[in-house]
Amino acid sequence: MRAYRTRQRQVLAEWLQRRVDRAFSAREAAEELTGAGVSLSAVYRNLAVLEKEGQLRRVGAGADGAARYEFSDRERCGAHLHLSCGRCGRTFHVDEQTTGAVCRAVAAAAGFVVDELGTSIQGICADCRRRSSANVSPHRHLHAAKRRSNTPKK
Amino acid sequence: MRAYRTRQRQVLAEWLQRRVDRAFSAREAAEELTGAGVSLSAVYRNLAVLEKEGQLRRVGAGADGAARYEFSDRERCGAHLHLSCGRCGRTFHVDEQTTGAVCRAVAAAAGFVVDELGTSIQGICADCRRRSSANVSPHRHLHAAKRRSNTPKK
DNA sequence: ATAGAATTTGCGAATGATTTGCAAATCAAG
DNA sequence: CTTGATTTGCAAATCATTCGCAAATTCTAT
Repeated sequence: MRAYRTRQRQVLAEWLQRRVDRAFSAREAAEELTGAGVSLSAVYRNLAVLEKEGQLRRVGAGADGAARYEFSDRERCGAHLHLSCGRCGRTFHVDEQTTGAVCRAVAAAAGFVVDELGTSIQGICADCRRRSSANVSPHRHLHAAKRRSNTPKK
Repeated sequence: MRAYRTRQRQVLAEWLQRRVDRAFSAREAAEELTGAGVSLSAVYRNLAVLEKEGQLRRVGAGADGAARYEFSDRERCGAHLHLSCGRCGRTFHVDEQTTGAVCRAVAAAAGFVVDELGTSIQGICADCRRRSSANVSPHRHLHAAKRRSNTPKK
């Protein structure tokens, strides 16, 4: 089954390039693309195609239950881990050196081979952390070595 | 709203103890517990309760779209990362020292604070890797096999 | 123990996300 | 332009998960 180069597939692929830094849900993509004549089904079906082609990866569903996808080019993202900020939703790329260190550490401790393309580390990015410690939260401040940054409620 | 100690909650909690090493879906839990008089709704509702209590964590949905949960006691699992083997499905715990090293490396490289409770690193465990490299035969040998229920399709 | 209040359970219906069936529209080639 | 392969749109069908509500269970204070 050869893949045809259809208009809607093209549109989605291009949109993906403009969305490189932020994970998204099928619905989100569809909403932004219906104007360009891409139906919801087309979005779902093409997300699957692009995923199989390795142009994007499906990262576990968010709190709302909808699956989320994010840009991921095999050539560009094959050799490093991704970080996903639970606050702003942006995706960050860990440089290869650090990625290697992380994988090596885990391998040494548990003989476990990390699947870089399948893993997405959750947490809070530098910007969001700065932002939140700057204003919000009249209660706890920085200080403790242990914090409880649980899953963001939405 | 205080929590009542109900039979079905108790059953689920105990079952969780016997399931410490393997992630599961709501449906899976329900299937194994309907015999013990626990309805699907009860499973869902109690999974939510136990999650809030910190006895288990919800790890991103699997390929089938269903959310997966895994044992996670705050006292026991609050300070380290979990590894999830994509082959056998087991969950492994990274010792605190290594966990610290990993988090520190990521923090140093990107200023990103890892959410240990919300992250699950994917990969292949030592056992599975050994097993697969030991006999790479594309065909199956004798019919020596375990018969653990592992057929979700219906 | 017992009544009354607070919670939880079971069920089936309601939601929402994703998939699928199918005829019509597109696409790659000849 | 014609043909066969693929894809699209839509609506209907599937799932996972949540909700509503009356009945059942659990807790607390008699």
